[in-house]
Amino acid sequence: MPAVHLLFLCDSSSPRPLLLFSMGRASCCDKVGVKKGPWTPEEDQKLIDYIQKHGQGSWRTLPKKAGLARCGKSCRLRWTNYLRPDIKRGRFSFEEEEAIIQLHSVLGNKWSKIAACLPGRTDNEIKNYWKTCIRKRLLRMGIDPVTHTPRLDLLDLSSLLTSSLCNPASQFDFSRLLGGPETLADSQQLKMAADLLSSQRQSSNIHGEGLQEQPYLLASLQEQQLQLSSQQLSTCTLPNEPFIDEALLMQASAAQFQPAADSNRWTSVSYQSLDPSFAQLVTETSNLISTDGQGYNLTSLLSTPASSSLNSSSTYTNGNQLKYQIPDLLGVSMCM
DNA sequence: AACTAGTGCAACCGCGAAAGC
DNA sequence: CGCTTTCGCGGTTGCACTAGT
Repeated sequence: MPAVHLLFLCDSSSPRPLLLFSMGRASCCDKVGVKKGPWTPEEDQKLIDYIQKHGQGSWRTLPKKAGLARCGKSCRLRWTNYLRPDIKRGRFSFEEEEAIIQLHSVLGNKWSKIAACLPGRTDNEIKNYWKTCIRKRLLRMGIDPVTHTPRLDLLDLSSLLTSSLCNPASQFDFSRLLGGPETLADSQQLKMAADLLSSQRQSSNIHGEGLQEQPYLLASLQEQQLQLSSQQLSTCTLPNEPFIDEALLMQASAAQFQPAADSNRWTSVSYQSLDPSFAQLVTETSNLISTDGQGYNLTSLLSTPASSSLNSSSTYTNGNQLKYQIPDLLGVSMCM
């Protein structure tokens, strides 16, 4: 193995002899003779044998001692993500998936911290699973996977389209999108959602779980409403209906629900334009979920773990206007 | 059967923090 | 105290596999 010899010679000749001609900082794996790419079973065995004999650590010197033409970093990664004996393989269970979503809503992309709460799972595995599965599903459910925010813009858009397209007498008016006083959500659908909320709460009680343990209920409601809306749309006939630019609708709708930046520390969400039944639905949901004395935004509230105590910070002001004043996540310090 | 797009996952990369000297 | 080295994390890439056309 001439490449390995070269590595050893270079390694011993000077403290830093292995930097190549590339600009900037050279990767440890750019060194001549250091193998990259997939690990062979022989390499795996060498690494396992060495660590079983000498334990892990000293990753920089480990490859040399173990007879591997790899950089220490690569060895550590291979061990922690694949060869470690306590690694759990196979599909994530429902409970693990729930835990990942809950933890992510609080910790964000702190994969190592999330992994620490899931024995046998690696940060890399969780990260990959999040990106390939959970993230996509949340998006389908109408949840922003970054903020865990139920996407009210989608909810509103569907209602708007439904009411506008299914009611031939109504004229589509963009001014309504931009802050008009009329309600935008279809009250009949919201009543159905409220009914569904009620029935879900009953069924969850049967299973000994409160609503606060079903953090994505609201999003689920949205999803069901979207499906309902699309069904209604499909049964509508639209003679002479003007073409509607969906992107424009989205833009306008999203703009309307842009949270007001009252200050750097507090997030204020106004539901001024929403149907009172929806405001009540949100209040009902939020009242069941706590802030635990710490700073959470509304969406975090919706996904706050059940261990938190009950203490809603929502208040009604000016009739239908519902305001939330909840510290944003910048103020949260979690001790896991 | 061949090609393409989508998906899942192992591995790499670059950066910052911690540790050592 | 400052410099260097090591370690660990989060983001990204690349490849193998699969499903669809």
